[in-house]
Amino acid sequence: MQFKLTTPNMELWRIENTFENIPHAHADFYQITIPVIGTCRLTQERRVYSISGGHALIQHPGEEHHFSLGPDGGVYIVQVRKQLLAEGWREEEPELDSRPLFNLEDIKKRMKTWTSELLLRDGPDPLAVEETEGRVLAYIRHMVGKNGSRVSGGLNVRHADRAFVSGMTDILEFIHAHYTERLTMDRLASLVYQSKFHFIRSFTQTVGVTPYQYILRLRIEQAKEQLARTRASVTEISYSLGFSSPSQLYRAFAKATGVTPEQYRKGAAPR
DNA sequence: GAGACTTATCAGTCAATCAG
DNA sequence: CTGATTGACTGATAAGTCTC
Repeated sequence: MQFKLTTPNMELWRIENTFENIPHAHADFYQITIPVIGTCRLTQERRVYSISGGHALIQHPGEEHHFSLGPDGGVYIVQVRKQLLAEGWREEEPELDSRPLFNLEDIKKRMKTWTSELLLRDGPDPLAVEETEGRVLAYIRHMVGKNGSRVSGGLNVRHADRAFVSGMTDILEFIHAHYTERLTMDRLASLVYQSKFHFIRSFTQTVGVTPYQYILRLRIEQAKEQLARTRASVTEISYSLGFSSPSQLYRAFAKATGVTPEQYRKGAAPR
């Protein structure tokens, strides 16, 4: 059985039962192969691995690989566009843990949630897809980043941030639900019972960008959407997205995209 | 001329760093 | 882990430019 969901920047696969594919490589994607049922026999750069129980393997862009499953085997595969995973990392080439350990119950639950979000969205909604991509990316980054030791039976939780990580999904959901409002660091930090300073550090470490930058990105993406799909003025859009004035949107938009909102609208293909 | 878009400036806030 | 410090960045406002 094979199940696959594709978004602009990711592919989510669930493959079960007898399966074998031929050697191949992905030029622009990182692939994380996560064995969730039985054993997966994976060949990567001519080395053969038998992986099971959530002990995943990462296939880097351009790295040749193939794998096979027996009748009672099953894997999840997450493919993430190279630029997206590398974005926000301090190094140009992110240093990844080659053998990240995923908690089976946790990854099953998350895959179910992500696929539901992508399948059940109300019509073609690029922003909704992007929001799900953001959640997948945050989790994958957290799991494969090398700067944290792993705690068995849970997320890639370093130190006493376990409570924070368990509340991470809630924080991201809160931000996604309220990013058009005025959100302060104090307010967000209070949601996870942490000081503002510690919250910012933990969030940045987990997600890869600061909370403020994360909120700003959501707003810019929504602005792009509105510029392309509506005739609302830039001023109207800026206020509707929680910017306190149009100049905020101009400056942030120009910095993020390299063009002004009006230039973007002129260049956006009609839908 | 009016409205929309864009830029400049300054005060306030954010976030990285460091020390306790 | 927490909070103070400080440089960088954002928010607010005003004013210039452009288009109709």
